[in-house]
Amino acid sequence: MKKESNLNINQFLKHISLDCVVFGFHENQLKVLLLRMKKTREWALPGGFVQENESMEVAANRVLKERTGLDHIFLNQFHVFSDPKRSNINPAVPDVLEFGITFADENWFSQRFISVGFYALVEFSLVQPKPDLLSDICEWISLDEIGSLMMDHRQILDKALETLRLQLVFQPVGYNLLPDKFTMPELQKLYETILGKELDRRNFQRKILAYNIISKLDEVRQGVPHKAPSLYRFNPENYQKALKEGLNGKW
Amino acid sequence: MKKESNLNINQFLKHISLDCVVFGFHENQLKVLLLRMKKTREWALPGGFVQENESMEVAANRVLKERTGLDHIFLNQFHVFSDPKRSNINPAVPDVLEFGITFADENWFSQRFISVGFYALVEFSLVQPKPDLLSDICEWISLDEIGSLMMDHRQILDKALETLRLQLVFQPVGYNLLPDKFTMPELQKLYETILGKELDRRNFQRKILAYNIISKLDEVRQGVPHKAPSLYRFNPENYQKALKEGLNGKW
DNA sequence: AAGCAATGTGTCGTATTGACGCAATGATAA
DNA sequence: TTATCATTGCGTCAATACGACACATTGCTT
Repeated sequence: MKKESNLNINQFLKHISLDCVVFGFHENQLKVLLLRMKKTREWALPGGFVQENESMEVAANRVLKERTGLDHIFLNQFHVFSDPKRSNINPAVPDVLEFGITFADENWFSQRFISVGFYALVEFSLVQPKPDLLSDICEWISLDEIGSLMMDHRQILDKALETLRLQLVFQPVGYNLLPDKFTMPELQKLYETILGKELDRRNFQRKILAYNIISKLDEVRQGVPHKAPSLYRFNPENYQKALKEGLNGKW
Repeated sequence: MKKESNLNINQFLKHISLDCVVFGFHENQLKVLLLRMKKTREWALPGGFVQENESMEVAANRVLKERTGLDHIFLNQFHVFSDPKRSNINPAVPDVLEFGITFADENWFSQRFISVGFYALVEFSLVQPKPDLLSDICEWISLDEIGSLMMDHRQILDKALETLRLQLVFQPVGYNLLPDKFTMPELQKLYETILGKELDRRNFQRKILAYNIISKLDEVRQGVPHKAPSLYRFNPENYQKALKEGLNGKW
């Protein structure tokens, strides 16, 4: 029996990988879960490979469970990255093999990979970040503090954000990113952060309420300066309905 | 040197395939390019595999060039189909190997494939359908005449159509599906066919014209019963601009 | 107790949308 | 030749959605 830290690459399909852009929202900032590679010290997206009996979605869920401790994460595939040179951008990758990993095939990481990009929306506070075998740090990084990433991961991140922005136009967002109870300004800030532009406070409220996906509670947020804002909660049924049938407005 | 009909599978990446849903529009009907498999007589989407030095997009273009004779086809990837059982749905697939094809690895078709779905929009009249090594017929089939397809190709087709429908809401469609000159009723019929519902003739014209993506010509369509409709032409610059920046309306 | 920053609620003019009317055209049939 | 009629071209109107903005309210801060 192998050590748990061993990566038995024989069980994985060759040439195929997946990378996850995990979005969280905290302190009015959009954050992405990143790993720092042990050797090269470059930051990278959490990713992994596909086992013989897994679909891409199941594999992505497994990878995210390992990195965040969470199950049943909101997850969408958004693009396939298949530039034949994408695996060669960083020749240091194979070097990472040194770090306590036993490989049946030493060339595993030097093969060409076609990677399926997923984006995930998770509630920040629930995540317990765990590095993988090749990384020493796994943590949330604010979107505007992210510089260059390993290989083509920056492109993957940008494409994920672009996709999320488009989704926002005809699908509600927030149920997976905010805590159970939240205020209108918090929800608005989330939308503004994703869209990258400011929205009118009053028009935003009117539009969101018109969708009937959130319900106002008889509580206000305590311990905040100035007037206490009301708390809201997503209406699960209407939210799921809106996810399927789509909204109509533009932002 | 091998015969041209040979398929040298050594040059392809294992486990990875692509399938194309090629849409065309003819006689007011949306059509899809399908192949009929020699042995099983099932209909299937044109597809192929990825060479060592190709991106998925380049591979898809190569496959489509082989099936249609066309280059520079409008092409979008829309989903990855990775159910581990998807390759096993039709156990007859490997039998097709009998038909004059030499394989270095006889098990090529029995391996598991993860397939990237592409949809293509092409001008019907420009296509010269050519069967591939495993099929005897390659032809356009009207959308409403398509029954069950090989493996999960029906799901792939449905997903492509769903994607195309969503795209229609915020991107113009037609430049790749209609001939250079077309009439307003023809364009409307295309939209109605893709959306699967009827649109008001007058409101459609108003909305399409508001996008500034088509220009009215000083010609009318000849040889048609009743009043001769005006001809229009897409404005390439505005069309490309609308493709990138997106429209806003809903249908 | 006054100041003030943020929230809650409403208004107004414009643009968009869906539903529909009607005249003009031109091939078809009497 | 002339009447018919399906189809096209061009418009109206009411309902709604949207962006910009005003104003009162709340409750912490000083």
